[in-house]
Amino acid sequence: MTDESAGRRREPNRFTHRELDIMSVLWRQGSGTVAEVRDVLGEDVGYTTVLKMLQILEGKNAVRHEKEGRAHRYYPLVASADAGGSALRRVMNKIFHGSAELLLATLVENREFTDEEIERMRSILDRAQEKEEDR
Amino acid sequence: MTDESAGRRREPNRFTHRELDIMSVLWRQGSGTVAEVRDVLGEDVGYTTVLKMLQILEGKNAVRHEKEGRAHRYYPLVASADAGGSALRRVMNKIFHGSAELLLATLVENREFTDEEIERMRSILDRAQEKEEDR
DNA sequence: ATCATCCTACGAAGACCCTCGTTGACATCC
DNA sequence: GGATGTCAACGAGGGTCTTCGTAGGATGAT
Repeated sequence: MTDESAGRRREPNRFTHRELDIMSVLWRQGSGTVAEVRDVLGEDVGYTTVLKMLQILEGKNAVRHEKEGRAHRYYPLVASADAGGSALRRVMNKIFHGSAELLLATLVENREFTDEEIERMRSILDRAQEKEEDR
Repeated sequence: MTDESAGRRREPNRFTHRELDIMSVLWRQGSGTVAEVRDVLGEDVGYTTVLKMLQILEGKNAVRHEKEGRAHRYYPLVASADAGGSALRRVMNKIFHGSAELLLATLVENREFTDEEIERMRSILDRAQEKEEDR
């Protein structure tokens, strides 16, 4: 076995379960203190746990903080689109054999969409096609 | 802390990193022995590691095996579409604020598609819409 | 028979993940 | 001043994940 496979190496923008819970709050709200994040997460996670996770995320350069009174306010450094892109690529490659169509089909099977939603999704495809024709 | 948050509870069809690597091979190939799976994964993962992971997956009812000569041949029990649905839901909710449109937009930004692919994706949306009109 | 090879089985080691308890700093209220 | 509340920091504990070493069985070649 090689050295690098022994110590698990983490690809960029990949988050653990709890980390993702917390990043999700920061993405939604734009920023948050420990108490704010914890409020959103619900009371079943301890205060110091949230603090610790934010410190860990800071160590990974996924968030930064500024002083705000006595507290720290945390801001995401990783964009949700970047994390989402990585996650989607992984899901697409590992589960859907690299097929975006299979992925989309599963997505629409799993949820009902309104006409408006489908219309907007269609126009997303239109734009992608136009962009391609420009080249 | 509640009992359930202490022992991480695993929702159905969720796989760890390595587990997903292995399931991915079985989904692609339909089945595999330890040696076959390992060949696809590359030599940087040990033989006994793959065996162990398959045994763990069997314990979780994600795969089953049949005897084949002296070896075991493993078959997936969980469908990739099921695992994919769970994964997509999670990504959509945690990263894309529950918005399938945002997810789709990120997907098409991250990769170039041919006209044919886009056309097929469009028809997936068409079918979803028809199904909805039937109701 | 002996050896090499291929297989499963099992257990332990070490990293990682997530949790919280405790401490000490600072502010506010009485 | 003392009690109370909020905060960051740190460390430890216990679970999970992934890895492999070793043992033991079966098969086939020499």
